[in-house]
Amino acid sequence: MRVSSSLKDVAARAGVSARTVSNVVNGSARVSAQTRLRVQEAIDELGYRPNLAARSLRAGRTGIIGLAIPELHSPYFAELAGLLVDEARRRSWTVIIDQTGGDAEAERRLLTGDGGRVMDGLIISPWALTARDLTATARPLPVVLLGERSPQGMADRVAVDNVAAADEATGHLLSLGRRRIAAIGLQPHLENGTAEQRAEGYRRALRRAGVAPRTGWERSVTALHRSDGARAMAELLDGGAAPDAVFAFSDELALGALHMAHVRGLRVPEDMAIVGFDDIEDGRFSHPALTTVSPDKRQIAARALQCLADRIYSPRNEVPASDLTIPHRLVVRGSTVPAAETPVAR
Amino acid sequence: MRVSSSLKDVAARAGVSARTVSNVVNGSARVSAQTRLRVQEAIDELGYRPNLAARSLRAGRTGIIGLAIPELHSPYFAELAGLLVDEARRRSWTVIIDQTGGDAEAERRLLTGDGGRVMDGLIISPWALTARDLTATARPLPVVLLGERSPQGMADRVAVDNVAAADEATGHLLSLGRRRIAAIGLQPHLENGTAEQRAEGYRRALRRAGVAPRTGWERSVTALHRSDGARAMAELLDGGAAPDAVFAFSDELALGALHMAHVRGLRVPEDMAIVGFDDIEDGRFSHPALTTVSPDKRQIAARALQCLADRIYSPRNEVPASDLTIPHRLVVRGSTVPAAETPVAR
DNA sequence: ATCGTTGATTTCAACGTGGCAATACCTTCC
DNA sequence: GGAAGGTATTGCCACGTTGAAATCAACGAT
Repeated sequence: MRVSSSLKDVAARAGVSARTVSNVVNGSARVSAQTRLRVQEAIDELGYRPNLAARSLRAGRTGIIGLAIPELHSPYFAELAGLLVDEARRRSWTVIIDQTGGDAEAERRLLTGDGGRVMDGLIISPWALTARDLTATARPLPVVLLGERSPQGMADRVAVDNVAAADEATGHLLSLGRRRIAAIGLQPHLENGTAEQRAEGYRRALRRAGVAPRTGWERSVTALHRSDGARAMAELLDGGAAPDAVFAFSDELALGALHMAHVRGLRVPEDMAIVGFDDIEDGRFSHPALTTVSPDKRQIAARALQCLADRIYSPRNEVPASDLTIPHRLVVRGSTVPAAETPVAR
Repeated sequence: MRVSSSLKDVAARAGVSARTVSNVVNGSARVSAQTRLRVQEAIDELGYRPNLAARSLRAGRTGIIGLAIPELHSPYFAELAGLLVDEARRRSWTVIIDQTGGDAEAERRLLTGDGGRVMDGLIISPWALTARDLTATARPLPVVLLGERSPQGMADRVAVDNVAAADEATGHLLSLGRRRIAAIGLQPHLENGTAEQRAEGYRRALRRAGVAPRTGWERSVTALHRSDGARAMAELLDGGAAPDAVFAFSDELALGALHMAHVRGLRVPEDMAIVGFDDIEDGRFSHPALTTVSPDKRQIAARALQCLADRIYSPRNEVPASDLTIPHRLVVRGSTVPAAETPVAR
């Protein structure tokens, strides 16, 4: 039993050649209204759908782009993935999502296209990926990097100004009179530049305010989950002199820290002010709601796809990679300023 | 410039036929060790990668399955999607994620395969999809339904026992001595059976305990977001006699309700106990942590893919659809039992 | 020496589509 | 009536792969 009909079947039914059916489907050449009608009828009757495999084989494009992120269950990446999928649909692209799980090997495999070439392009939010990986592989594959900078302009990049954003976040805490400010989220074990940039912004703000950095108040984490944030906060509270504010490099870390602050009986923000980074939805409904750096995620999605489209449709290999900076803003909520002074979410 | 080499190129280089190269790549026929080595060298030198479009065209399979969910930024679906993607990778399948956004038209389009046949199968968590949609379309496409039941066994289904789970959740509140228990999450505007089933379990538990249902304490929502939960809670608190407990049909609703309870100055769980449904990670780190019904998500993912694999590899069209019930358990946390009595998350 | 058997490799064809160039048809104009 | 200029349609082929069947080489048994 044929499960699906081809151009040939439709052609036979409509009494025309397969090529004419193809023309009707694609609108590529002039077809008389009469013929078009007859063909369309045949298409409807047979329920014909174009075979994308054949089309891809012929055209050399699949209409599929890849999105590689460390983990889908992380709210920030889930929100971003949602926006990217929507934006891709607007361009009639389909998105394949790959979770690299922070596994360098998985990221490398994606770039080299192991297991076959399916994707016309790749948007990747690197985690363990290093400069070397990008340069090592001879990629004909257009790549857009999210967050992480690529060395020597090997690929387009879309990101917020992490240093400036972290500086602002820390500055906000300083402006509230806090002087004992800790940071949670460094990742010295990864060649991940993002954490390092946020740490740099944090230090810069402290330096400008004349506040001396304090050893032990820059907490490293293995991952960016809530549990890591909770653990880091516990360590801070157990480590002698406790801070009166925390800048967490992600909202998840911040929410974990907030949780632990509650558990230890601290009042937030009175005893402990907390700022996060990412503006995930959870932070708007935590108690208290989370002050955070909000990157314009919709714009990240739109710009990343624009870059990719440019590379795919006009492979100007020689043109240097662009480096787009996406705007962000600091959203002040109850975790730094008492609830009465901030509006209730939505 | 050739961006990629084909079987033919490798064959020429290794001095064998294209078919032999194919055999080496797939391990499908016997190839002498000597030939295999020579071919492998040629593959490595040329950086050959199989062309999946051609392979699909020839084999009639794409190795791609679809996952259709209402929205990716919803934590429950994001977590589930993550597990499904992992599980699919174990079976060397690639997953395409489609967000239907609760749009009935989008769901229907997916089932009919508008825009071409890419997917070998589809896992769909229907939202606005009705019985009619499933029966209306002549689908050669293997489909597995998540949550929603399909009429007349049109497709396999994987879900928890919603009635029993809701009964348990409500029973837990009753066992704590609560008698003024409201429900949040009905969706009368959708032909969505899930909400109705949870409502039924809720009512059954009340009935068995001899507690009379109270009009106005079954709150409908338009969506399952935190903001809907917050709004519903506000309505409950504004509506005269306030309940002393709430069963929310999703964790997001519950977290929104929790947020509003805090805003209104209620103590949770003393003044207001809250139970959710889904066991998303956020609930483990809210303040207080959320008591919830925890479906075995890993098993949902594994079973759904098993079903799909069965249908794809042995299209036993005549075999009636299976209806798999996935285990769940009630996880008791601080939102119903004071924190001192429950362990801290992780 | 011949035949049969087994294993290794090749040849041929086809999957469904779209680019290219050729062809059939229809007007229009001299 | 015939050439010129469109417009509409068609046939042929290639994209890269794999199933089916044919070919070839080697070896043991007769």
